[in-house]
Amino acid sequence: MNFNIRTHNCGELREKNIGESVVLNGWVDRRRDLGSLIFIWIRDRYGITQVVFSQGDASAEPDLNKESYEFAKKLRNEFVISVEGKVRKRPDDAINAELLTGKIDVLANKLIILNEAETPPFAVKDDTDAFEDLRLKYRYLDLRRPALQKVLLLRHRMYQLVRKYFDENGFAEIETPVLMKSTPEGARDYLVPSRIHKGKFYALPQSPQQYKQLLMVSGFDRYFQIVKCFRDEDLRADRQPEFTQIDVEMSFVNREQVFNVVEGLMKLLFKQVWGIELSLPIQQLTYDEAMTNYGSDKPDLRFGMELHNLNDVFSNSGFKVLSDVVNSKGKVSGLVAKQCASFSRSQLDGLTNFVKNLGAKGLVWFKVIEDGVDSPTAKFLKEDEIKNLKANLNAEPNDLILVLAGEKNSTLNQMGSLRLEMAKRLEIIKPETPPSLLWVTDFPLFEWDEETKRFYAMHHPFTSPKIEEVDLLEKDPGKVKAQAYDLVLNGNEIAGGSIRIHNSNLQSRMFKALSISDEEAQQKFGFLMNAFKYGAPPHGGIAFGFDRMVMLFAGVESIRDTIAFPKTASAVSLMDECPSEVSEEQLRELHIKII
RNA sequence: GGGGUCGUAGUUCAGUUGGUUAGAACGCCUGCCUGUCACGCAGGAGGUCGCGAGUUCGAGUCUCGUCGGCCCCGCCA
Repeated sequence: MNFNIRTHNCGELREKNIGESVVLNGWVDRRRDLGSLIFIWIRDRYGITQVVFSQGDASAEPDLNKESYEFAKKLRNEFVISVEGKVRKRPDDAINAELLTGKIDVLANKLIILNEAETPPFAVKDDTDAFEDLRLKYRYLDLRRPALQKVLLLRHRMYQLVRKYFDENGFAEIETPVLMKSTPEGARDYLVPSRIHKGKFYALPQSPQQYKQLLMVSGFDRYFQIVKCFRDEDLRADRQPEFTQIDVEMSFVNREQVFNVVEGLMKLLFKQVWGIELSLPIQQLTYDEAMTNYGSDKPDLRFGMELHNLNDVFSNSGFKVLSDVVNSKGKVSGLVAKQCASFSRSQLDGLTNFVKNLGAKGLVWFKVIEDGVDSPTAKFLKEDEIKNLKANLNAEPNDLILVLAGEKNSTLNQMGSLRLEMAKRLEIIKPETPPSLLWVTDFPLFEWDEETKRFYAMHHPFTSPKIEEVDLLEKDPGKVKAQAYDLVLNGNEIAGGSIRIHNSNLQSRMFKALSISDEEAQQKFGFLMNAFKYGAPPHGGIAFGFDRMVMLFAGVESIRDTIAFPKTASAVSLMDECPSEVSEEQLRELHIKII
C-alpha cells in the first residue's frame, strides 16, 4: 500500500509548526462529526493531535480537501490512518488546555485509511470501565491505553538506567542457563521434560543463585544480569509465575560494600524517576526490631503506630485471657490509634473480623478517656493495670488502643497486618507522603517447620551465618542469625541477598543443620560444593524484584500493570490461553502419560 | 489446599416478596448539525441473566453443584 510516511508524531506539533505541511500516522482515538465539519483525534505512542476535515475550506487545497472530507465520514475508532494536512492555529475559544498539542490542529488535505478496525470490546482510553479479565484477553488493545504505555516505557527507562549503572561500576552482565537442574529446596520448580533422556527433566530457574556463585569462583568478581525467573507457586497482586530479577553478585566484599552499590542505584532511580534526592545511608533495622516494633519483616515506615510489648502490663491481669497468654510464653502486643476513640461498634466489629480472618482469637480494644478506659474488657482489669497500659503506650484521651494476644510470632504478624489496615482505614498514607526505604538485617538463618520437624533455610542454604554465631550451628540452630538482608520500599520487599558461605567445611555444617545428608547434598548441590574446593573467594550479593520495583516507582497497584503480557491469579494467560493441552504425539515423544 | 467477593446487552451496572414483554448509562447503527473536544439532537438494533441440575403452576431472583475473574491465608529457599 502506498501511504505517506509521517513527518511528525502525534504528540509533537506546537504553535511553532503553524503553516507547515505535515503527515501524521496513527490510530483514530475519537471522532466528532458535526455535519460538514469532522474532528478526528489521531493517537500514537507520543500523544494526540486533532485533525479537521471540512467540506469546504479555502485555506486548504479545495478539491483534495473535499475528497478527504467525504472519506473521513467512514472513520471509526481505532482505524489506522495516514493524514496529510496543514498545521493551523486554533481559534482562541477552541484551545484545548488538556492536550499538549491543544493550541493547533491539522486541516486535512489527504486521508488514507491504512486499516479498518472492528469496534473494540472496551473503550481504549485511560478511564476505561472494563474489568481486568476482559482487558487481559485483548491485552494488545489494553496496551494502547496511554496509562499502560507510560508504565511500560518507565520500565524500559529503569531497565536502561540499571544496566548503565552496573556497567559503569565495573559489573559484567553474563547470561546463565534457563534450562537447569531441579533443586526441590524452596519454591516449586517449573519442569521441562527431556525428549532425549527418557524420564528426566530440566527445571526453569527460580533464580540464577548457584550459577552466579560459580561465576564468582571463576573470578568474574562483579556480575549482574537482568533475568527472567520462574516459580510454580500461587499468585498474588505482586507475584507472577515468571518475573524479572536484577541479579547481582560481588567477590571480596562484606555486607557494607553490597549496601553501597545498592544505595548508589537507589539514589539514581529516586533522582531519575521521582526527582527525589535520596539521603544516604539508608536506615537499617534488624529483623528482630522490625518484627517487635512493626510486626513485619518488611515494615512500612511511612507512618508510625509502632507496636508495644504489653506482657509486663498483663502478666498478672485480672483478665485471664491475657495473663494466660503471658504465662504460656505468648505475646500480648498493642498499638495506639490516635484520636480514634470515636470508632463505632460496627467499625470495631469490622476490625475484629479482620484479625479473626488472620487467625487471631479476638481483638481487645480500649477507648481512652480522661480517668481510665471505656471497653467491655475494662471490668476485668485492675486500676493499676489500666494505668500501666496507658502509660506504656503513651495513650491520651480520645485515643483507641488495640491489643492482640497469642503465640508470639503469629500475634506479631497479625499486629503487623492490623497496623497496615489501620493506616489504610485512616488514610494516613497520602500521595505526597515521602517514600520510605530501609534495610532489614540479621534475619534468622533457619526456620523451624513443625510438620516435618526440621529446620529449613530461611533464605537459602548458601547463606552465611553471622561469623560470631557459627558455634551455635550445632548447639542451638534456631538462634543463629544470617548475614542476610532485605531492601524494603514502602512496605514492599524489593530486594534480598546475603553474604554467602565460601568454605566447604562450613557448608557441610550448614547442610547437617538442615538435616541434608552428604549424599543428598552431593546429589543436589555437588557441582557447587566441588567448585568451592578450588578456591572460592568470599562473596555476596543481592537480587531485586524488578517488576515490583517498577510497580512502586510507577505508583500502580498490581505487578500485572508492569508486565506486557501477564498471567491471571490462576497462572493462566487469557489472551493466548496457556497453559493448553498438547497432542498425544508430543506427549509420546516426551515419554509422558497423563493420568 | 482454605476463606471472601463478583459473574445480567459490546461495556459498566440496576433488577423489590419468586409473577406480564428483563431496564439505565455509555458504546454501536441510521439521519440532522461549520469549532467540537464526555459535541448536541432525533430514531433504531442489541440478552444462552456464566454453565448444569433441582424446588415451584412459574426462577435473573431460592437450593445444590460446577466454571471463571479479583483479593487474602497457606505457599513464595
